[in-house]
Amino acid sequence: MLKLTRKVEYSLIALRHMQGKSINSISSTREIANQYNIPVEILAKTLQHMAKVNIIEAINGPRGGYRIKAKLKNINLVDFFEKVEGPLGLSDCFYDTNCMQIDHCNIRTPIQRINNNMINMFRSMNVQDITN
Amino acid sequence: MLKLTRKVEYSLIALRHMQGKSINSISSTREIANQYNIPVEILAKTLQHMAKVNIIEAINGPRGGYRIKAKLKNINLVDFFEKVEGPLGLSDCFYDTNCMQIDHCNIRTPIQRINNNMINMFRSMNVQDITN
DNA sequence: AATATACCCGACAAAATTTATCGGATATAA
DNA sequence: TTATATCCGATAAATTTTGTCGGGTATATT
Repeated sequence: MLKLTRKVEYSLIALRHMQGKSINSISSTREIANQYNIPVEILAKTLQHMAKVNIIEAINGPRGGYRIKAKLKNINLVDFFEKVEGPLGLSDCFYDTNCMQIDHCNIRTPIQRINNNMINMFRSMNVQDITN
Repeated sequence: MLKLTRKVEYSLIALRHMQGKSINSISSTREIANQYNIPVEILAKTLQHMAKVNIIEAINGPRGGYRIKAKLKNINLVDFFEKVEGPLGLSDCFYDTNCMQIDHCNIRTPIQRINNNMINMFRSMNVQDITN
């Protein structure tokens, strides 16, 4: 409960790795996977996805890899989590409407308050806070 | 990612249900399950567990059921989540030490900061805030 | 005392989600 | 031309969450 997924963790690890190198320098999937003990194929997927949503950019061919593309300071953690993992919410009922309980539920509103607090907290941090 | 479990949701629903009735009045598993469309057996487990950790108390026999035992105002959400679901943390590495990455990980400290923010936020709310 | 109702609880099973693997494709530097 | 690297859909394994089953104990009521 209330855990980050590996996808998010791997994404942050990779970003922090790239952040630590000189600007424009390129990191390959294999290089990152080896250094942090991450299964290559999974990290590959993860990085491809981050490239697709324009957080990093891919350079093809030998000596290729990835480098940071976005301004990490401008991506708050809610944006980031949603780009990487999809919609965010303590319960599905905040973004998906078919819950059997919805008509009877007596805690939807109170949980929404907790949810708002959580969202606000994550919005107050940006990716660079993490990767720096 | 970052979801509450049904066990937590069912617990809160049940507490709010009991909270809405006159003090010392008793609610049976069946009564609550029917009213909120929750599978009886699951709710039974959930309530038994809450009884075990002294949040509610069980009354056996016919006309039995449960009633609130603890001062809900004195249970903050971190305590509550941990009583109901076990240890809380964005990553297992904050309470369980065998992570393959641990020696290589470059984001443990930054994630711990997020984790602390989350914990503080949950600690600032109590169960009664939810069930009232 | 018998009965019916309600809690107790471990073991198991199904479903959903997360994590990981595979196979074959495209792009490009050397 | 070749080797290295990204790209990507399909699928499989593992884990976690959710739900089921069967047999038990306690007690109010008759």
